[in-house]
Amino acid sequence: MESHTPFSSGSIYIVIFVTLSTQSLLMISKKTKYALNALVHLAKKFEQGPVLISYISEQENIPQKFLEAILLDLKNAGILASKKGKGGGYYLIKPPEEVNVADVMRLLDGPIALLPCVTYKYYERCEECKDEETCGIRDVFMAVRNETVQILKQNTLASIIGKESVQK
Amino acid sequence: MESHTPFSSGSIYIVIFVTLSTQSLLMISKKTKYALNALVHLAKKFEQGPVLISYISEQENIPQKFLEAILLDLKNAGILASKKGKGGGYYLIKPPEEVNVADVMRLLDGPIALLPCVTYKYYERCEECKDEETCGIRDVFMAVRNETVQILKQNTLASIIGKESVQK
DNA sequence: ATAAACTATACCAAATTAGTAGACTTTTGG
DNA sequence: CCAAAAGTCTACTAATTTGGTATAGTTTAT
Repeated sequence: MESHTPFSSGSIYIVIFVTLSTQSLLMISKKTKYALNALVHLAKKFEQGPVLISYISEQENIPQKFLEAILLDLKNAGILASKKGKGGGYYLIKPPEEVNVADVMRLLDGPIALLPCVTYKYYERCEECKDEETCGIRDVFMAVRNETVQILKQNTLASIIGKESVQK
Repeated sequence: MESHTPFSSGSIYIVIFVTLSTQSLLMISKKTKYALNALVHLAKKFEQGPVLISYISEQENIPQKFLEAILLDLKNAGILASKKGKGGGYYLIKPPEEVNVADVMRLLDGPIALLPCVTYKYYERCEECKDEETCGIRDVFMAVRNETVQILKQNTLASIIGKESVQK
């Protein structure tokens, strides 16, 4: 009798790898990630004239229509400017040293804090909290927020580009 | 002719204050917040027998059915245990010094990181990233993650209760 | 045995994200 | 001066997640 072990010749095995994308609650949005990539791209071409949306979209792997909305936000925030018509595009108007990650995140994802009661500009009381003054949980997340904002403020488009050139 | 200015007598004005709740993308879920409050509650009664779900729900302002699901998660994670029937309830089995905020957050909200490529246990490549080795953006968020996890690990139920007793 | 208490399963509504589609306006090179 | 290139505006949509609720059990102490 013929043996039919797995992997015997004559059989076809199909192996499927499933990668489940686990964008968790606490992570920054694609919008912010795209924005940072686009900004770094534009920072590398600072003062070299406008760059096409379609070109950034292609180079940075960002859906064009989505990118258009993002660049518009950044323009309205005074970080970028645009030129219409032939030969137009987007370009950075703030020096790369002056655009920090915290500002970009706040613009696109809102306040940087793990609890509404520890945000800087958009403070809001925690509904279920009984006494904020003595809330030990709040203290923990206040510490996290302070450290986080400090790091994100220190890092600008210029410093990001600086890090990229250092091979590890 | 009678004058009908606003605020003249005889009119009723209804003023509505709308508080829009701005739970932003980056914040922890209510689930985690509720879990922390419930755990602190139970930690204060460590080794004093089981506490009713309904009592915790009432005291901590947590919808009972939602709380039941949360406590079950914490039980399955080995932090709490329960006793059924009359005189039953939930109680902490790990000492309050051994339950830290990072573990609770990871359990209920998933990985603590602002980018999938800087998580510790659930690492995932950023799709749009071209070269992770030299990615300057990654470096920034790696630094944030490390600081955040360090702070959250340092803080336990015991240390939170300790902070609460200090009046500010 | 019975009622208190936890457990399991299955829904559901609202909000948010990550887009897409398409029409419109502005500008400039030829 | 006009046509095509390029940015802008408005509206829609599909999928996912959160924050629940409802109902029907099962277990256990008194």
